[in-house]
Amino acid sequence: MPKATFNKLKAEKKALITKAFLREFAVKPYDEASISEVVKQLGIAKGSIYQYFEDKMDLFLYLIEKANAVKAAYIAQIKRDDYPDFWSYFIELFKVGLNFDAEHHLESHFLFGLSQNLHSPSVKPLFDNMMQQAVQIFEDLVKAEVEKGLFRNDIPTNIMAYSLFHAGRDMQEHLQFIGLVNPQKSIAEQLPVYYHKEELLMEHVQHYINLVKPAFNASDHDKS
Amino acid sequence: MPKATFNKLKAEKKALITKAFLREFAVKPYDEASISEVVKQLGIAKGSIYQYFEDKMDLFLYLIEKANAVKAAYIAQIKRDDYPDFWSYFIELFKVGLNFDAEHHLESHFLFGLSQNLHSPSVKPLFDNMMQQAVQIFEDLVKAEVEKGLFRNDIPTNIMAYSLFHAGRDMQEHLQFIGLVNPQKSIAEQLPVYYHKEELLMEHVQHYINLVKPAFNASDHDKS
DNA sequence: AATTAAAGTGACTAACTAGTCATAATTTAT
DNA sequence: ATAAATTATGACTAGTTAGTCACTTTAATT
Repeated sequence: MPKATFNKLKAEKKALITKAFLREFAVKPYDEASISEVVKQLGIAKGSIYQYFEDKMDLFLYLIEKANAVKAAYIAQIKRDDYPDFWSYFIELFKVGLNFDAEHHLESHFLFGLSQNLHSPSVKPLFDNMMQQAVQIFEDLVKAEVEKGLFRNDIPTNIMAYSLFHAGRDMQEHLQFIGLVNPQKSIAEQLPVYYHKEELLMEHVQHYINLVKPAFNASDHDKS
Repeated sequence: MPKATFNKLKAEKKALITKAFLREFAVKPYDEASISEVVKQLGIAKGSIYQYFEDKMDLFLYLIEKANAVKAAYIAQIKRDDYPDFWSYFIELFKVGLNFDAEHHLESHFLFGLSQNLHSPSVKPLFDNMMQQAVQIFEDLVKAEVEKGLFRNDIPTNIMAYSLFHAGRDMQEHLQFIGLVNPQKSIAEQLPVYYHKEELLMEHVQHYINLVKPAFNASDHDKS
């Protein structure tokens, strides 16, 4: 966590610093992100950063926490129980994700870019941990569906969870893959990841869900 | 491609150098891989490397080509037409993959590790290209299945291809995720990625295929 | 044996980086 | 207004790297 000095800073300055680093870490993987460059942009001394944070990792963890907190508030807006089936809930998750993206594009870009760090040696342990948690959440979701008899029960839940988790990521990556969203460009233009591409994303998501739905839904392949 | 000097080298020396760099690039992403360290290990001068290769990227491309060629020979052993359905072919792909892994563990580790490079700035363009090709191959496979009436035809083929491509990757990553294979460890021990884990992989693959099969197979969700 | 050609070398350059710390500037408390 | 506490600074350290090049060693040819 940041040092006391950072928290005592004027909210304005705090925000400027946070923003600048969110941008840097959104665009480059951890090991490539340069503190030296950001302080140059900000016009402050490099030493100041080390008055605010223990080290580069401390700063990085702060950014993750910050961005995650903002997104979590959006995710928390919806509850599985308010939807008749998992897939309508899943779609709604993407919709609130779009709201988050539109209203906090920097945090959105940063979280989007986080996956680019998956294999950087310095952050590997950290990310393994985050992944474990994320997949655990999906496993809990899957288990609940299985118990309701809505998901099939002839496949290990951890496999279903992992597959579902990646399906969610794939949908977003695919749009980037075919060049319909371009994070590097949109962050430079200070625009949300999905700016003017919202319907495209939702169409895409719908296709993906149509595709994978039969893999998860209980039907004739139940063994119970 | 390597300079003439490299090809004129004794096969033994050539192999030693190739091996050492395969190991380095298998363990670290491109930007972290250190030529300086490898030459130290090899006990040769750094300048020699630049007598063999234009630059770091030239060396890297050589390794990719080399490893890919070895693996391609395995993949080419089997043909879709020799199997009644796509999934038995898909499973067989993993089986020859295991042979490749057992008989060329260094190349296997290297190719396994390639995905860790996906987002390194210096190799991004290169990888985007490789991905395009890989997904294209999957799209051709998917299209053929759709035409045969074996895969459903109500989902864009590029979405099916992308999803299938990632399913293949996920299966391998999942075993790493739950700690049942450990590339870092097995490369240090000079053992194949799936050494003594062959049955585990195949079991896992079978589960995954059981899961995703209904998503792709033509059945009641056809619109034709 | 002498000459030519090829291969090997390692100190060096230029460019970076994260992090430090004695000092200076500023703000707060007395 | 003075003293004390806090915050800001940037030159500096120690480390890294890819790539170069004048030079030496080894091999091949005449």
